[in-house]
Amino acid sequence: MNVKTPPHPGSKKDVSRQGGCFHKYLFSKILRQTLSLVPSPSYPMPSVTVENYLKQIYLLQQGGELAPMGGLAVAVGVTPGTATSMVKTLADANLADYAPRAGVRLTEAGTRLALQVLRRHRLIELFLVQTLGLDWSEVHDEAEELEHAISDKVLEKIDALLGHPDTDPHGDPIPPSTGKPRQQKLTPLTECTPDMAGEVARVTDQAAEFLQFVDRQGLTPGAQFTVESQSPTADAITVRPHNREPVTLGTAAAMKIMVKVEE
Amino acid sequence: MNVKTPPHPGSKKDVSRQGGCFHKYLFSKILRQTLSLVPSPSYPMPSVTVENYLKQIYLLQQGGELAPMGGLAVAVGVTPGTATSMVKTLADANLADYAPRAGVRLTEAGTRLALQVLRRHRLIELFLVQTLGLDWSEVHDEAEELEHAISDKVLEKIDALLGHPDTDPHGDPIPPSTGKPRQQKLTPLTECTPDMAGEVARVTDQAAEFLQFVDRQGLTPGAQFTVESQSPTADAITVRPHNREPVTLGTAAAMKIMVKVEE
DNA sequence: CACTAGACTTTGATTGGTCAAAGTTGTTAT
DNA sequence: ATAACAACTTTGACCAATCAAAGTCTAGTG
Ligand SMILES: [Mn+2]
Ligand SMILES: [Mn+2]
Ligand SMILES: [Mn+2]
Ligand SMILES: [Mn+2]
Repeated sequence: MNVKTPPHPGSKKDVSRQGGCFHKYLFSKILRQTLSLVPSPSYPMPSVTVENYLKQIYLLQQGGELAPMGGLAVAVGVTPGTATSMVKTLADANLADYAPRAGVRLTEAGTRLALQVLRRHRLIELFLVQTLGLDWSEVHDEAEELEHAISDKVLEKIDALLGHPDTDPHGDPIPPSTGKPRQQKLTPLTECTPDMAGEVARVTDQAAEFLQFVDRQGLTPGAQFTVESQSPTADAITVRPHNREPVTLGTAAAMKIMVKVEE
Repeated sequence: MNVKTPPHPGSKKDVSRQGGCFHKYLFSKILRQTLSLVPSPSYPMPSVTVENYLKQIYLLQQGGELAPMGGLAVAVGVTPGTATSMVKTLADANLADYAPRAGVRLTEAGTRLALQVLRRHRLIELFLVQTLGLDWSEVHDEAEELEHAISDKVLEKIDALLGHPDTDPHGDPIPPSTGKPRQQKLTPLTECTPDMAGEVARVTDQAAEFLQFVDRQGLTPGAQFTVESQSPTADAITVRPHNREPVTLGTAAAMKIMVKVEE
């Protein structure tokens, strides 16, 4: 089954056009089918662009908040005007609720699609590390493309091959194919105090350089450590991974490392 | 490195436009860099569309012939007008030579790109069969998408994992990463005569139904067989795969099966 | 040699996605 | 309250890719 580009119906001059920069009416119509109450027989696949916006909105709205338009524009790499225009389209398609000058939030249908993209992204990342032996610092960019190209069939084969994992190489949870994603309760390393022991659970920065640094210092997810010292005034925290040299991190860096604290 | 959409320079009214439907002048300019004599530092990636056209032209022009525009339009799934327009763009970009009303042929640069796409396609097909366990009848469509999403790095990992194979699941040769593709000298099954023995080498039809049939009858690449009878008049040939029931094929079907004849 | 049918090209329009630049607003700080 | 500013939206344009329909060639056929 190929990606079916929506047919080109309304040829010649066509119907109502309100003023300004108003395109996309057909697109909206098609997406609207996606969430029709009757389970539609053939889903029209959302475009790569739509998938990217949905995923970024999902990631920005963590915790019921509205995702800010500015942040969204930066996240998808477009100008603010482009983001506004696209978000309106998503709202027309009932994939998002848009509050002008306040922000955007996904609807139920939008969330469902976003989670599918996220699942693909994270399973692919793990696959690239586990099966093909890429470094965890390179897989994010690869997955950014592949997440739009892989079919459900291939995805489920990968999932099975990996043994139905539930976290990706960075410790991010892999959403299940249906249902709500698990919610881990993790602590940022910044909130740890001296003598606390814990385990690195998640690294929330995909920048290759940072990931390589974290790996070199032995702080990849799963690594056990003890906090040696911590000082908000010095803006730094020193931790000692088991059987490793101690590492001192500034607050900005430590905030990107989420840990599971021993109780 | 993300797919860099070419920047949007010449804003506002801009330079020369000859009459008619003349877009794509910028696009051409960018692609032209690809084959500049100076090795350009950052290749602008050809779009998915360009990759698909190049691949299909390559496959249609087998043997120095000009690929016919009509066949190309069918192959890429667009109307003839669209194919004409795109081929002109490719010619502007020096990826193809276009002879109006005669056909199109790839240039050196176009051939290089086409072979890269074909290499990705076929390695991916084999990977999907070998590593993920998909059926050989489903991998073509999957690869049609993935061939545009996979980086050189991932491709070389796959190549290594598969042991640098030289044919895909259908027996099609996998072009090497540099240099000319191997040329097999194969015989269509239609040209075999009774009592000849041989080995299936290649099945040149990607239709799932045909591939499933071939598999059921035991005529997948590598299968040894003997010709039982052949009659151009009856338009049919009967072959017996080793340790299998004999199969009778019409000429149209037998032509799609290429074999290596025992000398 | 003139005709014609099919293959191809041209023309004009559409859509999704984008940007630059100008216009609008809501929120802070005086 | 008001001014300033950053964040956001609007406007008008562009480009790649496409189609439908109308126009043009060309290779036969008679
Ligand atoms: Mn992406
Ligand atoms: Mn990740
Ligand atoms: Mn393709
Ligand atoms: Mn193949």
